[in-house]
Amino acid sequence: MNIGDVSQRTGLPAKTIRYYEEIDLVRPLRGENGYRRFREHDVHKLGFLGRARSLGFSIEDCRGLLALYEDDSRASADVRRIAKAHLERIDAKLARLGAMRATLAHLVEACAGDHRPDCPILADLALEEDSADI
Amino acid sequence: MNIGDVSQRTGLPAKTIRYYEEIDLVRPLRGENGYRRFREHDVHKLGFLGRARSLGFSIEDCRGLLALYEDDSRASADVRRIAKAHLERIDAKLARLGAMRATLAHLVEACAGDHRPDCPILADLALEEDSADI
DNA sequence: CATAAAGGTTTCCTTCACTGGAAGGTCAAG
DNA sequence: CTTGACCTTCCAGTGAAGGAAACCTTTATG
Repeated sequence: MNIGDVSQRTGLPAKTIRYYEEIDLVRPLRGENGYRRFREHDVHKLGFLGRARSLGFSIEDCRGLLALYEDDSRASADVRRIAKAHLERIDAKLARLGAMRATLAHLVEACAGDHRPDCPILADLALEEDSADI
Repeated sequence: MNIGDVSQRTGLPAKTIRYYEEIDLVRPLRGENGYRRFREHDVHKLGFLGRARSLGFSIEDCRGLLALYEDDSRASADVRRIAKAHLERIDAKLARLGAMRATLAHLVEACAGDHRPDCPILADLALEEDSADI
């Protein structure tokens, strides 16, 4: 299978697939013409990668998950540990993003949004400690 | 004021301040020794930048907000537009992240996390369309 | 007065996970 | 033969800095 077909089947851009080969996540064969030749195995691995990436796992996480996936004697605890650590990162990110959202929503609401220059959003960003407390 | 003092007062790393100078967000003077010399004005601006960045505004958003901040004849509607667009980006990110979290939490819960190799997390990532639907 | 530490300067390289483009080889159809 | 789709490699760039190297200036100490 050529890279175009694999791209279509996995939904990953060809560029990304070449990149994944470059960093040794996948090792397609090569045809006589120099084209990459992918086996089912490779396509399957790329699908796995795409799904793990779409869950936000880093490339290095993915490398670990793939290794575990291909290790029949793995302990599910190892996989769970990676996933839980990732879950905690997601939760931390959600908390930060939620706090941002709250502050920003509050400011946007407080801003008249008309032709006048008075703007609580800018006032807040310009805050000096002597004019503090919201 | 030297960069170290500014760094301490704003909480921004010196590296970041140099970077902000490089991309023309701030223009400190230079002393005879070549050191950057920051005025109160610059410190104020850097504080503004730090607060805007901590709300997740992109550098380019910050550039726009700074320009509006320094424009006495601005319309608050312009600021509000930038902030609302950012709020929408945050909401989109929150939605994506929340979906990720839900999927991942579900998988982590389903995984025994013991010495055995069976792992629903890997099983899900390895999904082929014929074994689909969770 | 000499020296050492602390803090400043520059430039270049690295990160993360791609993405885009240029220049060129290969293949199937008309 | 030509066109166009597909493939190849290589180079550069993204955002927002972080790190290291090599050097200069100021300040504190013996």
